Amino acid sequence: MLGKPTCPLFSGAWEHPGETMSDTTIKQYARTEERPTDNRESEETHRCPECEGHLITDEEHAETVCRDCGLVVEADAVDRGPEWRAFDSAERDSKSRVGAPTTKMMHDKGLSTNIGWQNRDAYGKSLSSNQRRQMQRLRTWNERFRTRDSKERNLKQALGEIDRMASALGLPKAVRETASVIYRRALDEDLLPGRSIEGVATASLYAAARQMGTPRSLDEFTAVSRVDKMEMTRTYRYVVRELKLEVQPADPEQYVPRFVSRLDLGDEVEREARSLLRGAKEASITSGKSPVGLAAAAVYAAALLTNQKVTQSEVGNVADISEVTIRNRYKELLDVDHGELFE
DNA sequence: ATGGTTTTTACTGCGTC
DNA sequence: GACGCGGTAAAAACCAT
Repeated sequence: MLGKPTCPLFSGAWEHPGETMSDTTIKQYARTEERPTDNRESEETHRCPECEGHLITDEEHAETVCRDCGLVVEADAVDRGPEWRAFDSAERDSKSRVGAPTTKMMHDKGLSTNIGWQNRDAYGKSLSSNQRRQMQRLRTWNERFRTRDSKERNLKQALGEIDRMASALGLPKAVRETASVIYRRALDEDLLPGRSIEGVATASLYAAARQMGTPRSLDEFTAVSRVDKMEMTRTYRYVVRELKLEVQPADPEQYVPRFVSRLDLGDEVEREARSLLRGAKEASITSGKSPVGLAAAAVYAAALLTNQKVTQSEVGNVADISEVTIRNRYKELLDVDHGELFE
């Protein structure tokens, strides 16, 4: 190894930028530490700004006070320097405990063993062919262990996350299992690098919920997921595309039972809402409209038709849809109904 | 980036309790 | 007067290009 030590991962300096002390800081510290008891000099340079009196350092209260007038010149004199001293760069290297930078991009924070690719020993000499073969085998196995370990940790965390979200959203077990299958595939196809585990986990669950016919809206997901909407939709699109998942657009009817039960409405309403939605689908006025809005409007309209009292805002609340949208949709739904009656 | 579509926000007027 | 409802214009969000 020649020259300055550099980090093999980042091929930069070892130090974290901004975290190490500058040379001047160290020099300053070293100087004061060198003569901590030489108070003649410090008395000469440190005079009370008020009365020019002598300053005393009160160790107990971490203050610097004037002996004559009692003025507190400097409070909170906490020593934030290192507890070791260094007088030259060699000593600094040997005493500094600042290590390689860690990174959250790798599951092991970049701390796992890394076997260099050069076929050289620690002194820079070439290895014999025998040694070279041996090193190659070591590399292979190290890599195998490292990636297997990495994937397992990754999976463990993701599955925990999927479980958490699924139970928060009241999704059945089958959906979780589908989600974990999707996640595993994503992992196997190396879709993870550059994306967060949370994001892919959320996307997997979202896709699974839709595939299993128990969709939850994006808003519901963002409420329980740790990733924001943008990342989630982006990751979702990506996962669906890469894994070629077949996810058909959510059917509004699938939201109906949930809204009905949350509003404490009867089966009658549910049936009516479903039939309204079917009628709307026939008339093809559903395309381009948000399924959630459609479902909410259908539930509202159905309640109206069956003389059950629900307000638009109540439906809007459970469905996370604005009243305006409910109004617009349910008008259209009823129009269809009438039109069919007259034709 | 852009343009078209959908949804939301904010505001208004009307009728009812 | 508060509430539910209906409507509108403008803003914002969304989506394909």
